[in-house]
Amino acid sequence: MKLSQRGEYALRAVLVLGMNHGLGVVRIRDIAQQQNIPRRFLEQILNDLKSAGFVLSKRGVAGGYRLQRGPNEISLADIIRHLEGPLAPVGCVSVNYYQRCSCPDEGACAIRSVMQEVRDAIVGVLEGVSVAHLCERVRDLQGPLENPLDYII
Amino acid sequence: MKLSQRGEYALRAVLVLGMNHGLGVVRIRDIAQQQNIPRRFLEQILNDLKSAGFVLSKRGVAGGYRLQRGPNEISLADIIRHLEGPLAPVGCVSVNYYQRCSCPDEGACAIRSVMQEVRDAIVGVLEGVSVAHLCERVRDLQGPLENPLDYII
DNA sequence: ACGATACTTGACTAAAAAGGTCGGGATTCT
DNA sequence: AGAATCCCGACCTTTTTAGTCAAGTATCGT
Repeated sequence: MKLSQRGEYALRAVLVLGMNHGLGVVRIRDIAQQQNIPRRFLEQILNDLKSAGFVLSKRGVAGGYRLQRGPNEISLADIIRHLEGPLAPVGCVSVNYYQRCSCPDEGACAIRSVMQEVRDAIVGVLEGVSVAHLCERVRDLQGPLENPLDYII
Repeated sequence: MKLSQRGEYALRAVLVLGMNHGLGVVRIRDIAQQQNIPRRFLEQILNDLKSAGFVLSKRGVAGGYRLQRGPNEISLADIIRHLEGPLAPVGCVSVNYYQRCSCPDEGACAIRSVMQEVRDAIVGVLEGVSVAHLCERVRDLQGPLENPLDYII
């Protein structure tokens, strides 16, 4: 039931971009430093997020990344799905990536019905949390700070 | 967020044993055939379940496996935890397998707080379902059959 | 006692995924 | 022009997954 390192890095990066939404672009290097993510690896991940339409990039000297859509239009489920594939623990209960399993009778499979519940539970949380929500949580968790740039994500 | 093939096979095998609880042992071969699981692989898995104390085996001609504890004393969470490790999507929210992550401030990490909810959701379902519950579901899903041996799991 | 039937144990393997790294090219700002 | 930054594909190493296999040991019916 694991989220990969890659997936976790992606979430952290997107959160940084969310916190800086409307304030211009953020450099890969800064995200990497702040979040403790290997820079080259992060390049790859952001590139992936870009081709998926989550972020935009600007090249050149004052270049960097920013969110493409608004922070409240991107759910964690969206991001994870794109990077990791199905949220469901088994393919046969996945809505977006359904895959038949090898059990004798899928319709009457008790395990499947439990996994369905697990899937719904996971998706319920992850669809319900947008990048904007995440940013709010950061503010809640860190209490009132003077400078918005002081947030340690 | 995936359950491995191995994990899925284990659950299916345990369910078969659950359905046959109190009726003697079941042979590997029969489980493998009924559930479409590679026999040699299943041997390995059952062995693992045995050393973990979930099942007992009997050797020789009329040999096979059966549950060690009662079906209502084994939750799916127990089984999956033993085979796959943590149920939590990230190590830093795992109760049984905690592992610090690389984020700057774990205590104030917004992603962590979301993952905490995901973990709780998953564990909530999986701890709540025992092998006995699973057997009930099989009966519910298949409707009333005459012969208990006719259940296709 | 003996052979057939099952589980037991440990080693082995091929393929895929995870987690990165690297070099060089393309843009943009000053 | 030159420096900073993103872009892109190839490459690499380690771990995990999903099995397979051979030889051994216990048990039962006859």
